[in-house]
Amino acid sequence: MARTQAADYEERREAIVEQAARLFAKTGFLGASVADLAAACATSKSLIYHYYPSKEDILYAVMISHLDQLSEDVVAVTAMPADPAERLQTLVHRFMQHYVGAADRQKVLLNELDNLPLERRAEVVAKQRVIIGVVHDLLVALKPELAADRARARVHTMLLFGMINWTHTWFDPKGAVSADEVADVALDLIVPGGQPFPATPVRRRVAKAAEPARGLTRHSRG
Amino acid sequence: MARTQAADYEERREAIVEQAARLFAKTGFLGASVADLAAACATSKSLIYHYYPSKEDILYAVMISHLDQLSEDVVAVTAMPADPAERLQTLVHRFMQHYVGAADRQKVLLNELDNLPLERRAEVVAKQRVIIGVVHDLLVALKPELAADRARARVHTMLLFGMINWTHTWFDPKGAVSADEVADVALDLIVPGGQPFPATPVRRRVAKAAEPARGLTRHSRG
DNA sequence: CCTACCGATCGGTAGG
DNA sequence: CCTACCGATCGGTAGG
Repeated sequence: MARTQAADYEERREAIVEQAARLFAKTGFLGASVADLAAACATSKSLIYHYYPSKEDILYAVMISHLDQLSEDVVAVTAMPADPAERLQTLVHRFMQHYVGAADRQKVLLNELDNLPLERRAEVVAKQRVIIGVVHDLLVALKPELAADRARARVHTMLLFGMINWTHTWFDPKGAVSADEVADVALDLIVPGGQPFPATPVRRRVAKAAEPARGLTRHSRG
Repeated sequence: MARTQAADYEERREAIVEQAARLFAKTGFLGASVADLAAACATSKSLIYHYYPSKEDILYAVMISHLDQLSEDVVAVTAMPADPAERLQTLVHRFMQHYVGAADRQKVLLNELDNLPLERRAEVVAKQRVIIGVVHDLLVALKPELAADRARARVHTMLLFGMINWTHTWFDPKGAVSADEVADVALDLIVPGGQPFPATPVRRRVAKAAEPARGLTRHSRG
């Protein structure tokens, strides 16, 4: 009997990636075996290899799926009719939301890059570079003193990423401080005096009354 | 002929740790075999096991040796007859120096903690906590608004560690920006307005002309 | 989609 | 009789 692709093919692939992210985050890419992954998915090793040609392909899927989410945020922010301050705020808040919502994938992305084959590693690094570049340009726009000093601008950019990327080692979403609050603190440190939203006060709130005080949700979807 | 412990016993142990740090940083604790380590040390696997009872003991030695260096800095700074601003500056600069000078160990400490047995992991975490606590207290002393808000103080502390710890992913000691300059930028972000040294300026440059513009080197040793 | 296996390599230990 | 150190190989398990 001829079989076409299972109707839930994509769902199964995604389920494998989800479990892989959990396992790889917990015991590392090398520490988690394909047999472990199969067990976590309540199937066989062979089934895993039906959906992905190799363990490394699964690692790649974990990383790229996460990175694509972050890239979507970057595209959305690039399209925003807003000033740099508001763009940077939106971006950092969205990043923190994804870091928390996909903490396993974030940890895997940060810790297991060396286990990717060279070509795919380069692809991941290229995507990261685009994201870093956008943040870099926003910082330069916001801090005029950085425009004249590229090296210093890069340091500021990477220190900002350090602040938010490092959260995966200590931040507890169930703790007293929210991801948005952490984002606000990081933003205030990197761009002192920037207000919690909207960024350029002057007079823009005229027609828009009753927005959420520290709004961010505005960009969530609808 | 009777043999006592080799005269260079400690040197050999340290050489193993040094090579292990290099290998574990490059391919990960699980990715590097004891055979690889033996080859890197130009000896046999059995020799490795003569000096360390297990692979995990070597990982522990890599981490603790590095952490002890950082703890020494903390003790030294605690004994300094200086104000909090100068203490924090000294500490952050020394940390960055060690991160660069022992980049392999730093990377292993940050990435391979999960591969330590529970008891020793707890020991490492306890040492880290002491270091974090000292930085936390210095920040609270420097930023009065944090004294009333413990949660916020913790966020500031961890964001500072994020800035400097994350440098292992991007900082190039041969690049245009020095480790001391990165430390200065991080310090200026976390404690705005703090001067590059000495911390309490008022009038101290009187007798010292012609210093480097963005000086920092002053603290390197002499 | 499973059981049965493979070539290789793992961390650790044997005798001498 | 001790410790230092070697070549060889153990029982299990890895990805495929």
